[in-house]
Amino acid sequence: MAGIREERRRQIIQAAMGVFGRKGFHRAKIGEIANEAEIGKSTVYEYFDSKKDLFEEMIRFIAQDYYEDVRSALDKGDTCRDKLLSFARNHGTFIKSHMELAENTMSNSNSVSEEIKKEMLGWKMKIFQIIEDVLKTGIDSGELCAGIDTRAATSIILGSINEGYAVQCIIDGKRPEDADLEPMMDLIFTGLKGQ
Amino acid sequence: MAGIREERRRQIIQAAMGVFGRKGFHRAKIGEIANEAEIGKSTVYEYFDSKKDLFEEMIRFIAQDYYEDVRSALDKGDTCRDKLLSFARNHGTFIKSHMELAENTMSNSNSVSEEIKKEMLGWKMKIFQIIEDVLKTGIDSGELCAGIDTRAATSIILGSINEGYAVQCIIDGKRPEDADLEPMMDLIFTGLKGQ
Amino acid sequence: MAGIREERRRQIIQAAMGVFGRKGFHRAKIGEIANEAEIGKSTVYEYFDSKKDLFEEMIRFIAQDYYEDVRSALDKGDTCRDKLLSFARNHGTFIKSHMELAENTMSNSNSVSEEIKKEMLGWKMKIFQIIEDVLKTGIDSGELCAGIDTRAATSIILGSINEGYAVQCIIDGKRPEDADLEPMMDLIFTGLKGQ
Amino acid sequence: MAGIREERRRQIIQAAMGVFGRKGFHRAKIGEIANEAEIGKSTVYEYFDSKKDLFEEMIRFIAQDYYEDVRSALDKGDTCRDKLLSFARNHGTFIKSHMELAENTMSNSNSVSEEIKKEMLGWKMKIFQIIEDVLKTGIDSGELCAGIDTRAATSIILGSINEGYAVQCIIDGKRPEDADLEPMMDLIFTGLKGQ
DNA sequence: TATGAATGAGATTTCATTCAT
DNA sequence: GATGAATGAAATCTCATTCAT
Repeated sequence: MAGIREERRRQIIQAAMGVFGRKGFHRAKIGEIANEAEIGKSTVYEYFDSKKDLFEEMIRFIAQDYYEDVRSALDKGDTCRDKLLSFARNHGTFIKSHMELAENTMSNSNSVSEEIKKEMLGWKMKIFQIIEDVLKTGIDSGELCAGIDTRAATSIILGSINEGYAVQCIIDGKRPEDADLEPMMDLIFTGLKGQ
Repeated sequence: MAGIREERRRQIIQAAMGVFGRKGFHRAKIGEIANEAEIGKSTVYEYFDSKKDLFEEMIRFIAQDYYEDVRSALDKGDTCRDKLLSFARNHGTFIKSHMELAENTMSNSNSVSEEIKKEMLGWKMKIFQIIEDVLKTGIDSGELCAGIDTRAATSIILGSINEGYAVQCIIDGKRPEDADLEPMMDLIFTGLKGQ
Repeated sequence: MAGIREERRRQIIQAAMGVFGRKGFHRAKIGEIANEAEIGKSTVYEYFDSKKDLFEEMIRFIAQDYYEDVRSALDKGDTCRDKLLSFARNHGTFIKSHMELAENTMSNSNSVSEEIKKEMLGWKMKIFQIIEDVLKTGIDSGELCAGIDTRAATSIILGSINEGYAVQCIIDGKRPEDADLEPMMDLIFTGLKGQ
Repeated sequence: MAGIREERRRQIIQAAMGVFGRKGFHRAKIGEIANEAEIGKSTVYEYFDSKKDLFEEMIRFIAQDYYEDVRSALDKGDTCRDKLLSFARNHGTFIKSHMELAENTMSNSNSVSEEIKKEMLGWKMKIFQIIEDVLKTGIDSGELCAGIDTRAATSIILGSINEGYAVQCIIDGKRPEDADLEPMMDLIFTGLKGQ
């Protein structure tokens, strides 16, 4: 079946995640990706048009994956608070492994086309929306204070999670899965519940 | 005197900020920096050992600058809230122009030595500390609730500011100086004041 | 029977004529030829040893074809003059479509083996000979002046036809079949008929 | 003075003439040209943007050179006949060394831009014009018959010279400078003088 | 000190050809 | 016999860095 081609693509993307993740776009070498995928260098070009193409496909793959993880993470909590904690934890375990890299590599570089930049922005907005929706549900259920600015609140949550991980992992040297964001979330919730 | 040498260094670093800012580390070309500084390409090497060296010196320059701006921004407020708003605004105007680039370029790349990475981490911790101190002062003065986890709170503040700018600038297309973080800060403060 | 094999060869050579014609030897890709022949890329290698081999076989095919066309073109005229005009026209219609390409590609390139170069030279000499024979017949029949240097005359005829087509097609933008070589031939004949 | 840069360009173009001449565009390697010019490979790129660029500049150089040679060759004869013989000889000595190669490489290839193709056509037309002018002068002076079609005559002359060299050099194995085109020219002139 | 010129090391990409089914 | 898949070898071009003036 056609699965073999798809299988190979996956295999190359896996390798790419490793190498791009470690080196960033420019320092990553196609040869190394091929090695990691245990195929010949030129075989990569049978599946992807160029280094840039491979990179962008990888980003798409990761984004898609992340998005689905987020959705299922949110299903794991009942209350608004639980959902967000679950989201935070998920962000820690799964994402830290590569999403950030992707964001970083992308931010200021023409390595990636405008097209994919927009696409990524779309994913980011989707996530933002999902979280904002969770908050709205929290308001409806009375868990959160009615008057809050949900947009601002969402920014606080997303930003805090990022920063929280950064502080605990980079400064304190914890592994993402060991980071504890509960105190931070509690503090945020105190505000969201209103005085 | 040595001032002329120092002057030239500054000149080159200025140019470097422009080019590295626009292109990122790898796509920036020494030749372009030299052009922008209006000197010959090889002259750059009279002042800096290598591209990496120039890059790191530039980072140091920016970090130092940023740090001082933060200090003076904090002096501009009386209450804890004012100080943090001032800090946020400062982050917006000044930093957005290049700090982020620097962080991005640095995050996942061996372009920069471990040494400078640690140095940067040091700067980051200093900023973190300053903000945490502001919060502690706020607690002492009774502006903020006594029992709060100041570390978590600092993460929330720093993270939220970043995210807030990202959302308003990238998604909404505002210019950094036009972003309004006050609603967000208010929300955070509600939590910090305790229930 | 072996006819099917022969059929396939022909089919591939047809495709090769198209692609080599459009792109020249080096820029032509086996893959494209295979596409044009509507077969798999590696199938080409079942019929030809290599790109070079395919190219040479194609040249042979064309040369053979051309030679036969020339022979029959010459039969279409009675007088020496008619024969040569017919030859010229034939050169225009048929050959211009690919012979020139072949000559070009061959001229300064080790893409083709010495062997085929000699072979091609052989064809060229055959054509030369045929034309010279036509002239000799013309002399015998009294149509042409007795004393002329038939070798020089043949060069003039062949060269003029080439140049004539070049000028009219490339500079004037005519299609080969619309080029009119009669005035030129008349002028040549005036010389060949002697003063 | 700036002559050093110009000098180097010349030096590289000389080498390019050798290598492109021997191998043709595609098989020629920049490295080999650099070797022949006794400089580093990348130095070539300090003077020319790309292989194609170098090739085209070389062509321009040759064309210019050729054109000037033709002009001075024509000055060496008094009668129309002498001028053309001189032209023919010049074509033999000088041109055969590379012009043809250039033409060949150019003919069917996107190796060269449309721009240069047009430029070359321009040179070709200039030469054509010059020869046609010579003929017209011949008519005016009574050396040639008044009624002849000078355009056709020019085609005959240019084509014959080419073919004449081809036959004598390739088939007979003569060196260009030993080829004798006089009989051929005489034959042509017989026609041009009219009966 | 300042710099134009030179270059070596390396990276991406192409494609003819082989292999395995 | 036919072919999709895989690849190795090669070639262009880039650029940080050094050299010589």
